[in-house]
Amino acid sequence: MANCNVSRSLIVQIAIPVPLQRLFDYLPPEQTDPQSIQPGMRVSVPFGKGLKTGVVLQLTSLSDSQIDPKKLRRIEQVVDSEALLSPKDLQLLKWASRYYHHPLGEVMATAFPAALRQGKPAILQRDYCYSLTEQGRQTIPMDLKRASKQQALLTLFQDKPFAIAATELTQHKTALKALQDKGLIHKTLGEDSKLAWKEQSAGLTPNPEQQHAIDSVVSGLGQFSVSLLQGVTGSGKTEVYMQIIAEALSRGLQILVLLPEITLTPQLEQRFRQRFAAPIVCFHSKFNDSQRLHAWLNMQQGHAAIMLGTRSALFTPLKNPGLIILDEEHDSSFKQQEGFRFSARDVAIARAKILNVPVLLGSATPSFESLFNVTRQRYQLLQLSIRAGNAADPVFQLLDIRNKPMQAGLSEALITAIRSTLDKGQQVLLFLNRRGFAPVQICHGCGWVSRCGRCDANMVIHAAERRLRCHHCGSEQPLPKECPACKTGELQPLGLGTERIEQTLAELFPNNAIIRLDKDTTQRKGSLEGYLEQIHSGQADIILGTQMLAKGHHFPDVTLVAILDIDSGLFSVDFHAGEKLAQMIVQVAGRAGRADKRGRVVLQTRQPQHPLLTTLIEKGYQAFAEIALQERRQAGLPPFGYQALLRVQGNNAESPQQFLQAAVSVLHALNAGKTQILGPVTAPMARRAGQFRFQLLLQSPQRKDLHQLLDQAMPKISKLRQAGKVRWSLDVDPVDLY
DNA sequence: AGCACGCCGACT
DNA sequence: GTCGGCGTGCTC
Repeated sequence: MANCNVSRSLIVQIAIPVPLQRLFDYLPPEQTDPQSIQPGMRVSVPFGKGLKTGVVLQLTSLSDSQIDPKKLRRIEQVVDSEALLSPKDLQLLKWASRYYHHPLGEVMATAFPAALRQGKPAILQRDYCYSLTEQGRQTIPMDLKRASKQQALLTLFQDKPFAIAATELTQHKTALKALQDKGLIHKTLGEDSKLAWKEQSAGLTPNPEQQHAIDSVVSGLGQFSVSLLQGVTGSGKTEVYMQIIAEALSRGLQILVLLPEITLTPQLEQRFRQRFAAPIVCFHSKFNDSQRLHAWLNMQQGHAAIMLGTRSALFTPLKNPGLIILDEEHDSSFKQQEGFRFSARDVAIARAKILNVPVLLGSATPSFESLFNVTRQRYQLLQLSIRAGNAADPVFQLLDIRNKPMQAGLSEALITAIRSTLDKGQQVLLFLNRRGFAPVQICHGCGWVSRCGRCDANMVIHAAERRLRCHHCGSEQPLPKECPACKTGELQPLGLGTERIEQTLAELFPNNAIIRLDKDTTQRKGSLEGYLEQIHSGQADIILGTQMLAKGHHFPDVTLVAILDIDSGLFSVDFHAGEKLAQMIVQVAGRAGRADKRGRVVLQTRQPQHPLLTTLIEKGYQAFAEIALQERRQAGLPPFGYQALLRVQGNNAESPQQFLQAAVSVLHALNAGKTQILGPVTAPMARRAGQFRFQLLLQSPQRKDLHQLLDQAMPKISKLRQAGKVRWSLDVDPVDLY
């Protein structure tokens, strides 16, 4: 009876996905034993007018509630019979909510796939599997005459010692049916989980560097550590990952692998599937809601061994956590750029600490922050310097184009170099980080330019579609035939984009095949894969493209890489620009060459003496990073200082400024003098998509001082009267100041 | 974020 | 006389 009274006075604190930095108290449902409600379960609760799905954080006694008991409403339904998030998962999410000053309910929501966010049941549809029958084991694939698809599939089954999940066989539907009808394979249920996880095919023999990296991480399994694996292109980073994963798998541990770009996931997935006899799931934006739910639950329940995913996969619960790998750790796509602006790299490290597992960060061009953490002995540096087959590093050349005649951005020296490379039957890769035909259209008569009406930016000419397009807000219009201002002047393209370069290259090299890879040519699903296939099979001579060339794909037959316009990257206001540019140069350079064909990298510049370029090229990435870090130390910039950026936008220029003024007053009143309050200033792009944008930068030499100030100020700032009229957000550890 | 309530312009 | 504009205020 006494117990019953205690139960009756319990209230449940729930995180609800609304932009409010607080929890909501509810009474337990009438018919339910409150003891059965556990933190980490989802509940459906009446909220305002409707129902919302929230997550139970804790149960407390009624007397602890700050809320008038008359206002308390009752939980409508407890959705889960068991907690979906463990206490450690909840601990991480609470930490992230505090650190990023983002509402806990919304942070929780990012931890769930959409289906669970919407309150759908957490029921895992177990995979059907297929495996060989005795007859299937004894059939020789060649005997299946005139059925090459069936031959291939039977071979696939015979190569694997275990059942194959139906979800992995979707491309083989008809052959599958045929083999089943012939009695060579049969359907089984969830057989995969009964098999021990292990390596299926042996890896390569590691060189001493690789062995050291493997041993170092493997010996640390079961405890927290951060290792930075710095490996140049072709140094076998993935092989090191796989050997470490193999060891973790053999101990029954799960591995979370985070990647920056989904375009890289299929390659890695394929290699992993060939290598490991263990269930692998993927989690990224190309997967639909039910696929993501399936992958998430398989990890949460311990059926899957490896998850390959992007940033959003970071919070997936792990039944038996063993290791977190974050590949291409320098990539800025690990930082979420809207809403809950977390850094997947930093949160992965916080998560590993809570879970007591190692984190492995990999990159050929580590972030300066991570390199600094190596010197502070927070991370262990594991270097891979030997390229496969002892391939030589590419040779860099600064090509001075001052006063040189240019043909659509190509100097004569470069054209000659391209020609002689093509003559040798080798491929050329040209990099220009600007898509479209030309970045702006100008009137030769009156000076009118194709300005975007909603942004402080110009509209880009897309010649093939005959349209002007703003790359910042997406607005577009047909390419004007006459000048909208003077009606008489001649309209001309100004500047260069990949589309224009492609045209010029086609004129210069009419007998060579050119492939352009940018957002415009690869938007259609599978088109990128198609182009990559063409490149690898030697059907392309010149590869031209943007950013996406710098990521992952290696082109062994490319021996000449040219970066057409390096100068525009040299004069940015953002202190990260040098780091990003150096990473881009090294990454693009890494696409080229192999053992028998040394790569050459040409940088066209009007700044051949620029210290950024000369240091990078003469002394290398590491030396460049050291110098840049010295400069940041002197300026108190990250990682020697800690920043937070308060961003605001509004329909007019006044409301955002009034909000920031009020925020400055709050901050000044609370600042113990340890934190610099810089601004308010207009954002680097003062207007975007019709919104007026301003920002306020906070910087402190000590992380704790900055966060102490934020802890005190943010509750007040979010309650400011002026906050209602604008859209604002706080970006802790901002990576790009736009 | 939603979704209410709440006071001032052009419409059946 | 109403329908509806989006300004402010609340959500356990």
